[in-house]
Amino acid sequence: MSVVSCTPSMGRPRAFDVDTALEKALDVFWRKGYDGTSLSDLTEAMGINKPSLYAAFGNKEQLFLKAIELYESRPCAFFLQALEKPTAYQVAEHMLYGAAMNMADQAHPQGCVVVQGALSCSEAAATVKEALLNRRVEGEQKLRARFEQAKLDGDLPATADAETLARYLGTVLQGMAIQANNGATSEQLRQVAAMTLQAFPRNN
Amino acid sequence: MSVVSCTPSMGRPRAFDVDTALEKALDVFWRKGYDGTSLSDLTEAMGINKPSLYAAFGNKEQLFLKAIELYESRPCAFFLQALEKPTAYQVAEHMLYGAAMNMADQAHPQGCVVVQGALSCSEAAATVKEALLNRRVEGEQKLRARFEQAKLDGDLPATADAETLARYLGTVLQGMAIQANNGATSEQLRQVAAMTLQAFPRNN
DNA sequence: GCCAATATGTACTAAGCGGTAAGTAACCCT
DNA sequence: AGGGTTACTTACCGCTTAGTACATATTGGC
Repeated sequence: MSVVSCTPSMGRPRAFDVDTALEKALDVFWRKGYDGTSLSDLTEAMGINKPSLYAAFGNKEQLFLKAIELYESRPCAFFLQALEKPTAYQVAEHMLYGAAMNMADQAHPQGCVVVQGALSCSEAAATVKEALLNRRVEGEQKLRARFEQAKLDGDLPATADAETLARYLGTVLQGMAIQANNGATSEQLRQVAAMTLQAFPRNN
Repeated sequence: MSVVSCTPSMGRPRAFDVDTALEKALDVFWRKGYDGTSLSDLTEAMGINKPSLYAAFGNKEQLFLKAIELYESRPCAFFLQALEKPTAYQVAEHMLYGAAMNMADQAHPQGCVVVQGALSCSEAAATVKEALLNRRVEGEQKLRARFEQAKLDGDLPATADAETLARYLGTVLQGMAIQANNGATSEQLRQVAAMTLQAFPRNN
């Protein structure tokens, strides 16, 4: 048997690069949101026709979810990187300054697609709205777990409330996404980051 | 002449209450956003037919803008009220706790329609997106002006940066809107408010 | 050279969109 | 009672939407 077919090198080869096309799709979803993006918007930006899009990505919803995966692995990679910093304060610092740099970066749309991709939306977008909501909540849970560890490590006071700290940080990060949409610059967001850190407890 | 016609008590009277219908429209726009709301959604929620909607409110875009005015004068009235508190710290306090109470209030959709009504959207929604963006920026400018006054009044240190304080507060308030969409409770948002105030300077 | 397999472009579908024309119903004023 | 004015209902408009059928083109393997 061994019908693995992992390398479907048979048949006519694809005329476009899947990853590049996905980047283009992410750009459109990021700027226009799920409801505001039409298939025409997508095929035009991706440089392919509808049947190619459906063959390669399933449908609009699955394409969106794949674009979000790409977003988290590339433009939003600073989030997971920050979690690995040695102390809770450094985690917060790295995450806030990373967000300040990234969300107002003119090299891509402003803000965060996980925040603004499907915040208020039609019933047709309920699935992707839920997916984004889950990502936001999971991000905060990762932060909370990291701060619990910091209390064990001793770089956060034992009296610190890890859950509230994580929610405070999540609130500011999500607020920064709106600020970037408002036209705030990276420097202005850095000032917000600095103020946010003033309320952040530290043992060292 | 005197063709003022301020009281159009002539002709068949309207069979619905304009203000009630506008409240219903606000509710739909708040939950679904501008792009995610169809005219069918609106007419169904408002209990009227399309021609009545167009006669009373112009079109979808003008209806949205009128709904936003209603939002600012009612559910979001705490914002302007907070600006009148005697000190900068009390302004921030009242605004943060007011937002915590309001944005997670189960009596209406969660969050803030000025934030989530048209954040990322289609080109058809460009006008309302711009209108909401302006409201957010103007709100922050009002905060900044209030804090400038507070420096003159002496209840903020002369070294305080009114612009950054306003942006920090705006960031947290807008972040709270996302948090409320994430399912955060008023009590959880109050904890965020308390942390936010820890970074807030005060002379008294 | 031919077959199986995959991708492509064109043309199509049914349904929904925002918005409106036209006829009818309900009111005030004279 | 009739005319003027306004609102309501029904049916429609042209256009766009997400998604697909089908014929054609391009590859590797035999």
